[in-house]
Amino acid sequence: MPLPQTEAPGYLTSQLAARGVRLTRQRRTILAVIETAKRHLDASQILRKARAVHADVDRVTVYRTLALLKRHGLIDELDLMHMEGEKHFYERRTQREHIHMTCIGCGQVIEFESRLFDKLKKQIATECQFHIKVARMELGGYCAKCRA
Amino acid sequence: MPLPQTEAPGYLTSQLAARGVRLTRQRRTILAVIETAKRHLDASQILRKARAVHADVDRVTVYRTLALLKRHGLIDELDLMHMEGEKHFYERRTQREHIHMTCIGCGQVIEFESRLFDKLKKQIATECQFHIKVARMELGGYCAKCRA
DNA sequence: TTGAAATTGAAATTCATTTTCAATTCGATG
DNA sequence: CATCGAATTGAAAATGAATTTCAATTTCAA
Repeated sequence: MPLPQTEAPGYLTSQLAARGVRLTRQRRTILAVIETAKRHLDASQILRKARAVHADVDRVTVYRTLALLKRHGLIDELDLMHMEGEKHFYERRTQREHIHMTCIGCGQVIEFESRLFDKLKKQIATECQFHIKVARMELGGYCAKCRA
Repeated sequence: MPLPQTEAPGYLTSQLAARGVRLTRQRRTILAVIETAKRHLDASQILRKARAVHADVDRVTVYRTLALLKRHGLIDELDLMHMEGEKHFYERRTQREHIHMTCIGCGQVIEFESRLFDKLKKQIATECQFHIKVARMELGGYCAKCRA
């Protein structure tokens, strides 16, 4: 009879391990939540989902783990045009940065990748001599379904 | 002997007047501060500057006036990558949207206009059928002086 | 002039996030 | 295996920005 298994390490977990970061049970739980999220989650949603797995995860630990991941460049923090309060949303950092569109009508978030976006960042880097660490492009407006 | 003059109405003031918005002394004061700002100001900076003119302007009125201007699309709200807390910064909405770069080293904010940026927004509007109301592109990184 | 609607300020409240600090856990070393 | 110091944790308190509440005041149109 197999013992309850620790979650198989995903990308975030192995990245942190590789950097010599201590992997506590709480951190593993939070990382798993972020790994498997299908939408952009805010801190309290991450807390709720983490607690469903291990009830003893604290809100502070969620915030601290998010800060850790940000520091290591493994997640991106989004504002999504502050559609509902000032909270932040999080997503795994992907190979290619993308644009987030939030619909004022239905609240859905659409993601979009564009060569033009990459090109624009290159232009800025060159023309402004600016060494980009994070690029965030967020739009507010109406999606196809909600437009008047 | 001329009476102390009410500030000459600027763009924001006349825009609001044209829309039938009541122009109180407090609002005029706050608008004048935003009109004449040389940098991006946050709410408490706007309050401080407004109070230097009329001591009886309240913090709440600043927030309410900012919300009013946002609602009328006359100002833009910026996060500037949350370099110092979660406060927002404000600027008059200009004819042409531009990009904001915040230097992680010295904190300076650089503005940049780009045809590529305009083109990218058009691409999004067309390809995603998304009717853009606000576009915000903010970058964090190192300016020419601060880069390693 | 009058009365309804808009605006205001002051205090209290909300909400997300951060700090503090004592207790616990981890993991390298003896 | 024991131990010691550093890292991590949780619970409570604190912070900081922004918002709500509500009574008093101002404004404007009739």
